[in-house]
Amino acid sequence: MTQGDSDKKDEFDLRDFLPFLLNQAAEESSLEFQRVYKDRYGMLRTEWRVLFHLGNYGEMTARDIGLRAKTHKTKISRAVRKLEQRRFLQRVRDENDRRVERLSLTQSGQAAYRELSGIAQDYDAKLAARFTNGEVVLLRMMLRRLAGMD
Amino acid sequence: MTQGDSDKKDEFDLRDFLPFLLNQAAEESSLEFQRVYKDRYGMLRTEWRVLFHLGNYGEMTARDIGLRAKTHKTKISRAVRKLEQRRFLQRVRDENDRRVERLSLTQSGQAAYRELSGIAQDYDAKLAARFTNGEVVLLRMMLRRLAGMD
DNA sequence: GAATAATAGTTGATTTTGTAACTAACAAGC
DNA sequence: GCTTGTTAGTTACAAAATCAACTATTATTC
Repeated sequence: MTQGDSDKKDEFDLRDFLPFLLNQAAEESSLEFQRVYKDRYGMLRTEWRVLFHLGNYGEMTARDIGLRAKTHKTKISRAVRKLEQRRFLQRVRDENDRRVERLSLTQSGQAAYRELSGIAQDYDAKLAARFTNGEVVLLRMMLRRLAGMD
Repeated sequence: MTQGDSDKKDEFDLRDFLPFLLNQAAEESSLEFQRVYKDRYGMLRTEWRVLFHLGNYGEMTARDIGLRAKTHKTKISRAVRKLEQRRFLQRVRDENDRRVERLSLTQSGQAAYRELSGIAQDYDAKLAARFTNGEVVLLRMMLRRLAGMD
C-alpha cells in the first residue's frame, strides 16, 4: 500500500484475476493446437471453429454457428467463404427462407474434420492428464458456466 | 458416426474441448470488464495489462512485462507509447544498461490503476461468487497450471 | 397490400495485430 | 580492440479484426 489509502485491502493480485487467468490459460493451451490448424492446414481460428461446428453438429446456418460460437457474423462470413473456396464446405440456399443458407461439409471437409478432431481429442487428453479426473470434470463444468454455455 | 468409420470412438464434443472452452469462458468473462477499460478509459487490452503490471508489481521494463504477460514486445511497445502519451506512465533510461528503460506509473496512472483494480476486484468477486470457495481455489490453481504460471 | 421493420449475410473503411527488418547498446571471442 | 553475436526496443508493411453501411428477403402493421 504505497500511496496511503488506509483501509481498503489493496490485496489485488493480477495473477488471481479470473479474466486475466482465463485468457492466459486459453492462449497457452491453444498454442500447440494452433500450430496444427495454422501451419499444417493454413486455417484461421474462426475457420477451424466453423469446420468443427459443422463436423460436430452437422448442417447449420452461418447464424447458428455465430450464436453457438459467440462469433460475429462478418467473421463467420469470411471463414465460410474461405472454407468454401477450399471445397471444405458447400452452401445450399434454403427454399423456405431464401435469406438463409444451409452449410455442410464436403467429403474433404469431413476428412479434414476427422483428422483435426482426432488431433484435438488427443491434445485435450494430454491437457486433462495434468489433473485428476474429478478435477477435470469440475473444470469443464465451471468453464461452461463462465462461458454461459449451460 | 455418420461416415462409417467403425471402431474409433467419435465421441469428440466441441463443447468439452478445453482450448475452446477456455477461450469461450475467457471472452465471456472479460466482456463486462472490457467495457470499463475500453468505453470508460479508451484503453486497449494490452494497455490495461501494462497499467496493471506496473500498478501491481511496481517499476518494470517492457521486457519484463512481456515475459510475465506473455505478450510480444511490439504490442508492449505500442501500449507503452499510448500510456505515456496519456501521462499514465513515464520512462527512465537505465544508466547501467542504456538499452533498457525502466517504466513506472505517474500520479494519474496510479489513480487510474487504483480505480480500475478496484473495479476488477469487485468483478472478480462477482465471478467467483458463482462457485464455492473451494471450487474457486481449485479453478485458479488449474488455470495457473494451464497458463504455465506456476 | 403497401409501408415499415427486422433478419441473413456480404462488403468496404478503419483499427489493431502480427511479422520482419531495423537501430542502438552491450557482451564474447579471439 | 575489433569482429560477431545478442538483447531492448521501435518502425514499416502485411494480415486480420472490428464497425458501419449495404443488399436481398421475410415479417409486421396499419
